[in-house]
Amino acid sequence: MELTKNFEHLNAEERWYQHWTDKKYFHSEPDDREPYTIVIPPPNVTGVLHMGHCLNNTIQDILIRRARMMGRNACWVPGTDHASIATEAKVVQMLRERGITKSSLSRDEFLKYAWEWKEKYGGIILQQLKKLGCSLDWDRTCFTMDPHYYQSVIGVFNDLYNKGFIYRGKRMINWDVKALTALSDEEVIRKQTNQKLYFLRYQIEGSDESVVIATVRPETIMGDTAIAVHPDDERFKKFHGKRAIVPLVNRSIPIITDEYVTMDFGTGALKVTPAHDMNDNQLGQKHGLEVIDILNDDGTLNEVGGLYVGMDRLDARKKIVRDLEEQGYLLRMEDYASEVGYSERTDAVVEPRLSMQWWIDMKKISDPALRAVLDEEVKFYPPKFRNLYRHWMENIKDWCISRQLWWGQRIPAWYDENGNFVVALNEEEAIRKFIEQGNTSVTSASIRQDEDCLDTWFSSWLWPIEVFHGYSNPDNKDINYYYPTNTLVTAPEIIFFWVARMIMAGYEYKGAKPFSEVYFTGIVRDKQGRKMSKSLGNSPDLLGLIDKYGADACRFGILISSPAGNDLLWDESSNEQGSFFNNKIWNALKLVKMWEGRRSYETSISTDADFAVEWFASRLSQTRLQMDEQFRDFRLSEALKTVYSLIWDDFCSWYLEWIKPGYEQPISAAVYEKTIGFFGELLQLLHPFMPFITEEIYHKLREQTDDLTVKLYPAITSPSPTILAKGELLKEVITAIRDARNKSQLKPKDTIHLFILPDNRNDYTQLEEIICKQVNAVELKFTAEAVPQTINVVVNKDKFFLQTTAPLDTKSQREQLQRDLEYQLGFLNAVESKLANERFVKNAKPEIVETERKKKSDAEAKIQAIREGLANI
RNA sequence: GGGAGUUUAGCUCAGUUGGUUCAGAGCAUCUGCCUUACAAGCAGAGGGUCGGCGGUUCGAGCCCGUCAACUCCCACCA
Repeated sequence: MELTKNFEHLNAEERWYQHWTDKKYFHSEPDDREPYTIVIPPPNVTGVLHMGHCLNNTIQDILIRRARMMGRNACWVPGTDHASIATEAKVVQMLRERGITKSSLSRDEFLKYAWEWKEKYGGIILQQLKKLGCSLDWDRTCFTMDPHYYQSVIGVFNDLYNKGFIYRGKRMINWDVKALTALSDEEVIRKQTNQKLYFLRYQIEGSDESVVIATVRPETIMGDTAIAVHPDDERFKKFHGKRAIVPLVNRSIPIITDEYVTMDFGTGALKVTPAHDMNDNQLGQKHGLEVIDILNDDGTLNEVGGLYVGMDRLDARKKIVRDLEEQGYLLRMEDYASEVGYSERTDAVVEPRLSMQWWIDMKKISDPALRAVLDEEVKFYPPKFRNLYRHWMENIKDWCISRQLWWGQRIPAWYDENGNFVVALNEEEAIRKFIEQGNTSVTSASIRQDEDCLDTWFSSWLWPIEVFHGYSNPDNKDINYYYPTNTLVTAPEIIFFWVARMIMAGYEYKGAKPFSEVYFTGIVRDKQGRKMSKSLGNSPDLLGLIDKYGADACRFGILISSPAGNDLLWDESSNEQGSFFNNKIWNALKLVKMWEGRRSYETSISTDADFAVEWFASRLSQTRLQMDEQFRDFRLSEALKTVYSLIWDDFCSWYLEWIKPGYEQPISAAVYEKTIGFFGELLQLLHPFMPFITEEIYHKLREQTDDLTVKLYPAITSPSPTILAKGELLKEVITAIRDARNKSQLKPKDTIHLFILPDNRNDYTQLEEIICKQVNAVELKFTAEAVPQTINVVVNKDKFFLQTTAPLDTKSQREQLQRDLEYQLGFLNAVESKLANERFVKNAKPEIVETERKKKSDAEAKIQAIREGLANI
């Protein structure tokens, strides 16, 4: 078989993904095996694959592939989220480009366009996941607006309403003036923003005196309904019970006292605008103040205020400041930085606003979900997120679930002519309920359904249940088998949006947790530690990277720079490292295949390779045990490093060199077979991380009837400590001799004669040929005494003499040995003083004392060996 | 304002109940090699007062206290 110079990822990736899906390897059906289930965090249907997805889905695929190869029935469910605000915004934009405004369309017309858009562009991201190699069960692809899913969301709304957990109420909400919808608290991002604090003078009614207040929002003065001061504030006691005149609008408002006011901030007096500020609203309620709403939905000022009508609030601010100044009401301005709320989706400055919305009383359903995490029934990795979760859950607030959008599940509430409403599963049921309530005259035409949609997260919280139709078709075979799922892999940013709520929904609707473990990934940042974002332009084109380096290299690159539980600083060079690794494995394949035609069945062939085989078998087992632990703790990046080093260092740099036959020499067929076997096992270990190249090479190694993707891991045999120790000694000896050669300026081609004066000659049985080969020695002899005129090397208690024709640099040798000697003497000194310390000997555990004694005798032996070496020079 | 986390080599991080020389890995750097798998490589090397100070202990990177710097989350100071 002719092998290409390098691994050609483009061809291999497409070919193998097709093969795997043709074979239905990723499809799962319930059977006798233990399931291992992951539901994908559904990306927005509008989404395009970015680095965050790459990290997140690579991790999930690693877990799923490994579980599959460990004999579990692995099921990874794909799907997308309808993402109401984001998608609706995209559709509106598309319509605008075609010259259509949303307001000119009926709801049904708009939805028709939205579905068209979804069918055409939605789900591109799922195709992109295939490029990454993700082994998702495509037959189970789910969408949060699929009919069964939609119905379940409506059902859950009805159920929670009937239980009294959902209510409708006029309360302060966060209003997105761009998307024209209410937002939940979680959808508001607070950002430190530079503002100005304006000091405004309000005339006291019927007096020459005035009171000065500080505000950042002068444009809302038309909505003022009071001025508040602290009751104990001496400066304002003379104004208690009086009234003030709002500048420009000349309206009279009361001066109230409340301990909420901070005396030493601003002027100690503040204007109260109950319609446009959360706190002012509370004050207003407490003191029975009027509410004057001066804003339109889109953030422009309305007629109620009477001034600046139709102007955007932020423009109006500039204008009113000038007017106030001209008329002498503005005393001064100060720079002031404070937090301003922005919409997560549209980045518009959010307006606090009084509005009629639908709410969930979260305290009613959060309890089991809090306990589950505290009791570790649901485990968080890393565990630090438990605290965060707990804090949020213990202070949980009601959830505003209505959104003034069309794209999403429409709120199943119907209103009659009088404004009474019922919540029902559908219109017929609504009519029936009205009739039951005594309104017998209702008809389909006389009632209207609520115009609003539900928050997207009100559907995503059912994800682990409804992807298996667990709500719409309870007790079906799938939900009973796959639920609770095993691992959720997600970003910490959505712990409240999604993770917490899924746990609540799990207990509410399945009476059980939705998953056993949550693995929180870090945030992908660039090399300077900045978050990747479109606006910074530091977000690389992932598909371009996959084309350039291959999916395996991209998976390698993102994971290798991803310490467990931390953010990761990603740089393109890590993908390069991944493709170098590809190349290394490919070259190992080329080497091994070269030997295929040189197999010899004669038993006379050497034998030192037998040690190498034994050693590598042990090393492989040892590493597998280590990787098991790393996987158990979700230390995936370390697991990758472990297998990387096993392949590169132990297999390629040591093992293959040890068994490598001389130029055009035969290789023992038995050793060859073993080597192919090892190679296969290594590929298998690496496969969850880098699926394509491993599958490709597995099939090139020899004729295979099976595929690596579904090949079960063999049982782990226990490694031999003796063999491993001998291997370590061998490496140490080789490295020390090579170092001595380097330091003596021997060229790689210069040969040496090697003499060994061992402490125990048995340590070196079966190693002689390997040592000669590795240090370019033409012969190796054991000796009982020092060999003169040689380079001296000491490893542990053994001495080595390198005889060469090159001139000896005795000075540097002597210096080297001298340094070693000093180090050993210092060490011995430390050990001896420890042992001389009675309290140490008395208090330390006996085995610790014992190892100290051993260290002492070892050090003494080494010192003697070095001294003899020095004497020999 | 409250809470959590981080601080170890030039960079990014390991270091699991305190105990072998425990001060590590990868990348970067330096030296020597175009050796017939691989220069996208091979063989070596150098590099750190474990943030500061104090304490507990026979023994501290690890435990305790304190200070400093940075990061994140939550919160209504206009």
